[in-house]
Amino acid sequence: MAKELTKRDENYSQWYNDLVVKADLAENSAVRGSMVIKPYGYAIWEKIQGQLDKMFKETGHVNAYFPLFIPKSFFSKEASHVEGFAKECAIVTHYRLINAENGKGVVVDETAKLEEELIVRPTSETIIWNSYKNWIQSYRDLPILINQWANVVRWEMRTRLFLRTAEFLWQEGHTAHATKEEAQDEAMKMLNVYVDFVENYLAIPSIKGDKTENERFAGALNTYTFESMMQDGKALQAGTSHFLGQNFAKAFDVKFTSKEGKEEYVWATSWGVTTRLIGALIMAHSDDNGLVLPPKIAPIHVVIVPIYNKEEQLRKISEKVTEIKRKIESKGYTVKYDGRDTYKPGWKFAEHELKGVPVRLAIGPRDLENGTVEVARRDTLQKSTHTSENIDEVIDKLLNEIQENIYKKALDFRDKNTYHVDSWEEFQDIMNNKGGFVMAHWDGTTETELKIKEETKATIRCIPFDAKPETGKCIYSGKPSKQRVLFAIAY
RNA sequence: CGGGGUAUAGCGAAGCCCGGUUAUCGCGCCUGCUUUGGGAGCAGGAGAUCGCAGGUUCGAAUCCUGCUACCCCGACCA
Repeated sequence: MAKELTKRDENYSQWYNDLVVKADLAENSAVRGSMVIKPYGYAIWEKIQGQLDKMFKETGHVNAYFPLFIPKSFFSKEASHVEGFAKECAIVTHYRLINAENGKGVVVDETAKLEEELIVRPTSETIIWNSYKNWIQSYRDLPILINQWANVVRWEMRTRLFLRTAEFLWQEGHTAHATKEEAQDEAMKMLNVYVDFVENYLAIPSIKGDKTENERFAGALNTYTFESMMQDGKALQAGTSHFLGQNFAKAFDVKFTSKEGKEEYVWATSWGVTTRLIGALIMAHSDDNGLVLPPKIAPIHVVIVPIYNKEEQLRKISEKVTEIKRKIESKGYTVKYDGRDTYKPGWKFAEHELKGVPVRLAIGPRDLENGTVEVARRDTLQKSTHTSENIDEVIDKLLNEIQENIYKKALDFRDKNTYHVDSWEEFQDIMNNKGGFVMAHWDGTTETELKIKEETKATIRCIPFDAKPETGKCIYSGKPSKQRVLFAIAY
């Protein structure tokens, strides 16, 4: 089973497509733009879910579930929201099939037409706020801090596994607050939860900031984002957090009586991350040998491969492995013993490298004699030999080191490919030839933003929170600017 | 949704232009033996309504029409 990957520098996007399929993460399904997430890919999603869910609960949120179908009329209640999603909605119009007259298959029963069409949710603000209307009367009912894990459908024209599919999995938090400040704090808090997760678990450095008005979520007053650099220098936005103001409260007439006895509209936020995070994970760290998974998100931390040529040897090795496996598992790691007799060691090595297992142990007759284990790390592909005595401690230390190293490597890469640019010529050169992040001055107008996009394909990924105030001239128009913003070509 | 390309066994391809035996090759799969510290070797075997639906023809993988899916480029987007 020779699984040849396209090399990154030959064709980056082909490399990505190959990797997703060959590492057994996902594949295309019969319906255009929709994917099957295979067990190994789903295991990664479960790790992501598990950790995020914990973090949401630690910050006071609870889970609930709202319906997949949204009455069409709900959508039109918030003007900019409809406008943003109208072009990519799947619509349910009928509820029954009948046998075709020509006897071939089934057809839609035209008499079974819905009174009001249903929209398959592209996001759930409207259906949720329709419920919140009934749940909120008093300031005592606030805040509502709800999250849901769900699938959503956005009928995209051009799709790619994990990065953009017609149906995808995500979580969407929807909160309701009594005051503007509280809602703004919530949106910021959840952005920070995301960034904490992405940096410390996925080992992907990111830049936090505001979206420009042009890039804002349909219906939001403010959208906070975090942007990460992929190995081809493009930016990937893996999640956003929105301050929705009172837009949805007004659209759905959600009012509450304040402590002072005044009737007021509720303040809202929403925030989400998707299976796209898996795409980010792949593109941020993996190499020409396959996936490189940070230990904190890898479904399997350690794989053990026996090397033997007689049944008797395998039996002895297996005994030793059982002991080692228990030891490492006692440190809280997932260990897989690949004792399959149907594949050779070299084949297994390649396979587990392709799947990004952070650490591989090999034990053969020589090790048995010497009381040692061969330890190979996936991130650097380095091998070393250790006594099996304290292998659990060695592995524990190594996995932490790998986690750090992967992050550091990604951070170094981003730093090397981030430029402070003050001339339009240089800006164009970087966008057309090198790729990467460009920190440049911008005059703050949508007009300039769109022109830059038209000429270079680069967009303003965010207005970074930590940018130093610095007077300068807009890279395009030459008009005055107070700080640099982050430009990049994005996924 | 616009332009271009592709679809032949589980995977990757040849054959198609110029229609004519039983559709070819590599990998994988199955069986047996030998192997096992970086994707094993030999021998035998199974596996294909040639993407789907029509049409032309004595005859279609091959020619024509329609549809579907995938890939690349654009517009849109998490």
